[in-house]
Amino acid sequence: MTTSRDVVGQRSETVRRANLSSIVRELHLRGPLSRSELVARTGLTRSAIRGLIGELVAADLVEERRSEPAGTPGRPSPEVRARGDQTLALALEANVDSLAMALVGLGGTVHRLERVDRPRAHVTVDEIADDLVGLVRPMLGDLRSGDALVGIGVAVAGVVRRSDGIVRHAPNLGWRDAPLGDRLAESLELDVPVWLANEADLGGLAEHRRGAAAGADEVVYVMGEVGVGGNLIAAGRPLVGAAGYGGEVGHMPVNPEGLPCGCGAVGCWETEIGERALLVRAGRDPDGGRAAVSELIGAAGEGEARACAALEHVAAWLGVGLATLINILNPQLVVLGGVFERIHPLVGDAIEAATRRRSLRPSADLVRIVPGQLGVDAPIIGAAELAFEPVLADPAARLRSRVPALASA
Amino acid sequence: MTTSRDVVGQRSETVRRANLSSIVRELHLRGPLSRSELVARTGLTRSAIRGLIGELVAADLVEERRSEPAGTPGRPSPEVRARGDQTLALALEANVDSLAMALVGLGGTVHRLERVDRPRAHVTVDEIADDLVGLVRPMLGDLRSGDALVGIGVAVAGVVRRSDGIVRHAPNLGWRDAPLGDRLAESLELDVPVWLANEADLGGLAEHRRGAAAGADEVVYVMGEVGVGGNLIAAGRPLVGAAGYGGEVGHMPVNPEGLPCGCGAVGCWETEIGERALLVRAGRDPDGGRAAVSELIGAAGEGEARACAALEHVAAWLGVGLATLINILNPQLVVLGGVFERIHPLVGDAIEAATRRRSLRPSADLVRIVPGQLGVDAPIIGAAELAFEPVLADPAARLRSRVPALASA
DNA sequence: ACCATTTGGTCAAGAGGAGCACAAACCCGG
DNA sequence: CCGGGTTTGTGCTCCTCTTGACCAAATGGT
Repeated sequence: MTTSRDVVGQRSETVRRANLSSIVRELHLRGPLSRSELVARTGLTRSAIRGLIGELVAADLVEERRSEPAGTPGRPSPEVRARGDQTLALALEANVDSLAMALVGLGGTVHRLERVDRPRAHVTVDEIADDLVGLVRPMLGDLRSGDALVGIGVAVAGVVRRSDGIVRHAPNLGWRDAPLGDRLAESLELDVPVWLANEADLGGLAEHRRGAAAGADEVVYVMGEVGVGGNLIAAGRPLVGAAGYGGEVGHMPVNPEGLPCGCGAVGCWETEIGERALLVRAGRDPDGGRAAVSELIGAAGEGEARACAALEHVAAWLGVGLATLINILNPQLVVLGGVFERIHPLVGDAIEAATRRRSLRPSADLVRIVPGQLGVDAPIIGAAELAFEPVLADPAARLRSRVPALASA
Repeated sequence: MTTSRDVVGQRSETVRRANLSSIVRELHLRGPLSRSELVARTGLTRSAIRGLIGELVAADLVEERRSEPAGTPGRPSPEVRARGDQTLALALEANVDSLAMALVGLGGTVHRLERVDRPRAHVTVDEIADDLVGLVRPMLGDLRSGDALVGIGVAVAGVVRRSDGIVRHAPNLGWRDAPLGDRLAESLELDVPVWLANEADLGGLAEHRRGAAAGADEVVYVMGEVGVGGNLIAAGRPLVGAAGYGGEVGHMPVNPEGLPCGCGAVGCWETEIGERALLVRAGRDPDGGRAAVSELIGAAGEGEARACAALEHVAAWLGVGLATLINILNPQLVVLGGVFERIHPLVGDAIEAATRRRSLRPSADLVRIVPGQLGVDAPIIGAAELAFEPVLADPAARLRSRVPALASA
């Protein structure tokens, strides 16, 4: 049982770590800033900022450049930027429809992103791991000596135990307690930590950091893929729950008169708004996958009655569940990802109306419902963020335990 | 719109504040500790603890006493305890059935607690404020010079905006935008801050700090009074939401085929498990209040069929809503307060069964459902905690701005 | 060219915890 | 009752990290 954390005494180094962390985080999330802007943002003195940046430059995490003349009087302040060319995260995604790999630099630059389709079939962990490694290998050769890979983040379409990188349950991949993390770590031999998380959690993380929810502290993110997943952000932090299953909104009961769900219950949200429900209701092949959904959305755009009706149904039930979440959590923003992001242009108003009809006035007045901005790549971008997290939390740790640099593999 | 907080640079004083805070918090929550236990708990050195405690003793927040010989070898470590005799919080409660006042010492000792019944009628803010002040006055005379009152916490049966102490909406008191906080501050003339919050939020806070949920970081608290309220605790902190309306679970839609609710929607949780629903279903006077509920529970205990059926109904629907919350939040503990606490001995098993039937396996396996431990006084105890919070967060602030002590009023 | 303005560089000062040596207070055994 | 073992308080210096003051550098405006 998770009892309340042991009190931990603070010391001077704690302060240093926190200050280094907030500088790197700021540069990573908001992009390059001048030294004087950092002074303003943090409230620290110029001397302190100087010292901190010096340490970060020595660690090759940031670099300073002469800034363009700004037209204002006074000595120009050099621009500080994250060394996205040098400090890298490898992001992977094991989705139902596709596998993907991305190489992302500190600061968020996506150096490379490759996605390959895959058939919707159950395969072993080993096969998926091999395919992912195959996707990564050619890229590894291009890494220059001196490039520092800080970690590997993996987005998985399933329930993941983060502590040990085991996929507890991934019905659409056919896995149960699959050790994907260890498997990837062994095959890649990169000697950096591998972090796994659920694709919806990471999609939400990505939208929160670099997408539609940037800057918002109270966010409900709901993503429609084969299943329905979500990430609830409260006070700026994802709600993980006692065992990491927080935010699993797909199996919220919404319709007692509804259909049986794969989870054993009846009337789960997923049975009303999931991809399968959408396709069936529109008279499409329920196993048609992403292609069928695209076709459906196209048809609805051209006014096909059945397609439109299916979307309206999803919109209405999306509203029911969102109202519940809004009443409970009082978010400022709802971000729709995956399929919901794609259908938003067509039925955004219907979703909005259905939601407002059922949510409490004071909460509903405040909230905005918006589509995500990152599309299908949200989860893999979130995976990169996951891999960067330890560096952001304690940038000096890298300086302390500096590895000789990544060989050309 | 609440954007993510500005990065704030840390300095040495931040460390001091954090360390002072964790010591006072530890003593406040866990009771007296020896100096060496504090060393172990915080990980700080003996020297550091010594300095910190010295500062707290100077501020009259804690005191040291020779401890009883413990039978172990080694120099005995003095016992450090919060000065609950000296540092006080005043807690008030404006409930539908009663008004209450409590004087609570740092560390949680309840020096005095008085509750008076009140008829269920709409009255003005001024009347309630006057009644509360009348309850407090006699006690003020007994305060010794030197006693330090740190704040006033008020639990209100309604939706409260914490920032300015305005009761936005309290249907059962008949208020809308009532400035109870200001009104109390004026009448009491105590020159300390007045903090208002919702009774369910404070009930949850109290159970989390000193009741059934002590030590748990992921908690769902649901309280049945006239309405149904709740407090969701994630990562050890109450989930407040963007405007402070987080945790308002009473109007979660659970039954699309259900009854219309006062809020305008249909099938809110409250319409199935609220006090009124319980009484009506048991064939009692829906406006019978606390007395009618007590009678009902008594009757059910003796096996009256109708009373039992009503309780079973509540238990079943309690399960539906709890399952939703459990699936979404993955708590380790569900605490039932108010009426639900009282009916737990009778229908605890039914609640448990109904909940488990509908919640996802991995989340359900972990969670325990327990009744609260603080009974009707949970909210007022939470109100005292609310008033103490600023002192716990920054104990040194009191030292810096020391007031001459409270006169005999 | 000169001045106001803004910012970087340097260094001493202040805050605060760590670490160490020593003393104090307890238990126990003879 | 006395000495050894053990644990903890006390007092001191050292180390880390930020602040603040002073001066130099770089830019725009007149």
